[in-house]
Amino acid sequence: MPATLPSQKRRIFDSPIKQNKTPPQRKRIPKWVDVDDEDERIGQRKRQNGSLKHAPQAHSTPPRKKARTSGPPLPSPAKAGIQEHRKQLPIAKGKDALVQEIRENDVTVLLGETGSGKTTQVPQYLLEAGFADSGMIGVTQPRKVAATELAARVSVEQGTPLGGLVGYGIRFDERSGPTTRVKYMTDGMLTRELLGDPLLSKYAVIIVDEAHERTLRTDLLLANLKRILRERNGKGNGKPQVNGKGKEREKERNPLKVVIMSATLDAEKFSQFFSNAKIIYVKGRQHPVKIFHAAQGQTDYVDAALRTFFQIHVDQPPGDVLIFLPGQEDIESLEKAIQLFAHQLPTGHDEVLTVPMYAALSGAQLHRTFAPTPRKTRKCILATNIAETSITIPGVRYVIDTGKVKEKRYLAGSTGGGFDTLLTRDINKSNAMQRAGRAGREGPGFCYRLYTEDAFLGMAASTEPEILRCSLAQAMLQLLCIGQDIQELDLMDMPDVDAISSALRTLFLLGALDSHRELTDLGRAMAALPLEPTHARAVLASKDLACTAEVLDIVSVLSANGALFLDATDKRAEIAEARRKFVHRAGDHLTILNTVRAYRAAGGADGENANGHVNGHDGEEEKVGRSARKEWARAHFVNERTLREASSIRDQLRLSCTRAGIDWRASCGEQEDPVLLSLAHGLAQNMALITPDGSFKQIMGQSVVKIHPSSSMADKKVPAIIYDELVYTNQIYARGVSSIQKSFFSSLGAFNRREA
DNA sequence: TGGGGATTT
Repeated sequence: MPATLPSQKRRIFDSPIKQNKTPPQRKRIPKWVDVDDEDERIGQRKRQNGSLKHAPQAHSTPPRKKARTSGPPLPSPAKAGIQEHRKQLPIAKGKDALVQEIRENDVTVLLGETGSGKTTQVPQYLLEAGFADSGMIGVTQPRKVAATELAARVSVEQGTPLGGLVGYGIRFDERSGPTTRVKYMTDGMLTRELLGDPLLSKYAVIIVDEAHERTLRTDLLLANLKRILRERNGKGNGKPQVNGKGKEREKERNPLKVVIMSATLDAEKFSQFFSNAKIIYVKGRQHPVKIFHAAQGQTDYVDAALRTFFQIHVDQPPGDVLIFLPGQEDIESLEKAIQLFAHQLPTGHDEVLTVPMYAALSGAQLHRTFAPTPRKTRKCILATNIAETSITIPGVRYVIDTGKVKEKRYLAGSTGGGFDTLLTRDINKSNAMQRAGRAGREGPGFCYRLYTEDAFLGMAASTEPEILRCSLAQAMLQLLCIGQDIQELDLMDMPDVDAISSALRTLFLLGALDSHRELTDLGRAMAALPLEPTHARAVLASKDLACTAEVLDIVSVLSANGALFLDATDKRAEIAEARRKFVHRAGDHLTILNTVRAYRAAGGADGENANGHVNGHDGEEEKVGRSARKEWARAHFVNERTLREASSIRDQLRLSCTRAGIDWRASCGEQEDPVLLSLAHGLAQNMALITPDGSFKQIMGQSVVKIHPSSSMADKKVPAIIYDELVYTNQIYARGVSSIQKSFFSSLGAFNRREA
């Protein structure tokens, strides 16, 4: 690291604000490029092409840039002002036209910018217009927090208690009742409902929000909505059939209204999918964000971000800075560099407070982001994509966008098992706009892109749909249970044949499908568990091996979202010492089991009462137990968030087991083999044997794999291993590894089936 | 020696 201040080195952006007044008319290529908000440009270009139709009153005047400077939606308006506030949202002007369009069409695509108010208002407009008389209005969201927060907000606007007229439903938390007419939920929740009610007959309207994100569940939902429209609304797919029978006939048919809500890109594709459904455009209300592109491409984006940060810090007025980086490693190194240089600044400059932000951090660490910035201090948040959609940070005025993101992508293997790649790649236009928008939440902002405008223009429009990037085994198993074949489903994007055959082979090897691709009883039992097929298979195997208690404890952690073990590079020795007590020599799975048990024991309760809600009330004893567990987790660098989520999953799995006639109390005590053998039934494709050079070679598949350094089995030489997943970064790493006996192989059904 | 982000009767 050079000792010169980064702000004294060559600048990537020359004082953008001052130079803004003199347009870049010089002959030389300007060092910076100034672009107006491309949300607007894209909107206008499309409108000129005539591909977008306006709700007649969506704009009374043509949109002008300056009109955007009006404030964003108030976060929590005073009670008396709620209705006034609703009327001032950009979408309010188009209310009547919008309701009319939805009344006249089965499917409407609503293209609404950030801050338009579409997600809170459209369900209320439809409610107030009587659309919920014949069924509920369901609104889907890709994320749980969005569903709960929106429901809370809208119930306030309706002046009714949450769970009454307006409610929500997410995994582990249902707040809705017989009077609920507007229900916010995760898209996964609604796809789950499809299993029991293939026509979604409870719903009169389904609004699919954030459809542009194209999550796996959104795509499956859209395909099913198209089918449901055919079945519930009759063959005239585009328009409702207005025939002689009138309203009675309508009611009999119980027609469904579908509204697809999307950000500014890709609306055309949704429209085409739904027989050229009408697209309605609604302007957003964001503060303007001035965007600067780098004059030249930057090879070292961490160094470029460092220099740009200090350029802002030294030259620009107060306001927090949000830097988007692809991953933890870059965040840690940039944080160190910023701190190093911040201490060398001449006196008179504000302090710099760096705050890292990525999903693997503990709740307390993430919370630092939301603390108000002290006086005479500039907060610098170093974040992954978590800050792009999931978490909104107040006070941000400047965004530095490296243009990079880490993306997980499943590569299907021809032999059945594939592996994930986790590689840094360029973002797309949708990411770039979302990131820039983070600077304009509270006032006018600035976004510094560490890539050229040409690079921006050359970016893909949006992320590839998840259905093209993930393993299909679980989705296909679920579909088969309702008699649907993914290859016959009318999907917006059809997955690759390799991905489909790879999933079929996995399901066959697990015994979920027979050799005629028919669902087996075992497959049906697997699908009944809210788990990946591999984990579901392990749970079912545990029944015969009488170790369901142990397998549920392990599998619930594996299927929880976050990492179990926290990490801090500077405390490595301390962490290793704290965890030494429960590291198991057989590997990661039994280490997880030890950890879960130690955590539970730390609460003072024995295994069965440690959930915090067993008796339905919080006694003093329970409160003490909770804080003891929290302290234990902190002291052992274990992520309590993950353990709590795992605990909820385990409770849910116990219910599923009871229904399936599996005794979840069955325990094998201190024996290891039954547990590992159960897991091996699920991980039959994920086995490898050691080679003379100490690496491992897959049994099913050709890959040479290395044990991931974060595993307790790293550098251990054992004859055979099972692993949870393979991830390719620099090499193919096996993660979640346990040592097993070779004698296990002969007892696994998968090995008898694999020749088929 | 290294971990983008969601989600499920």
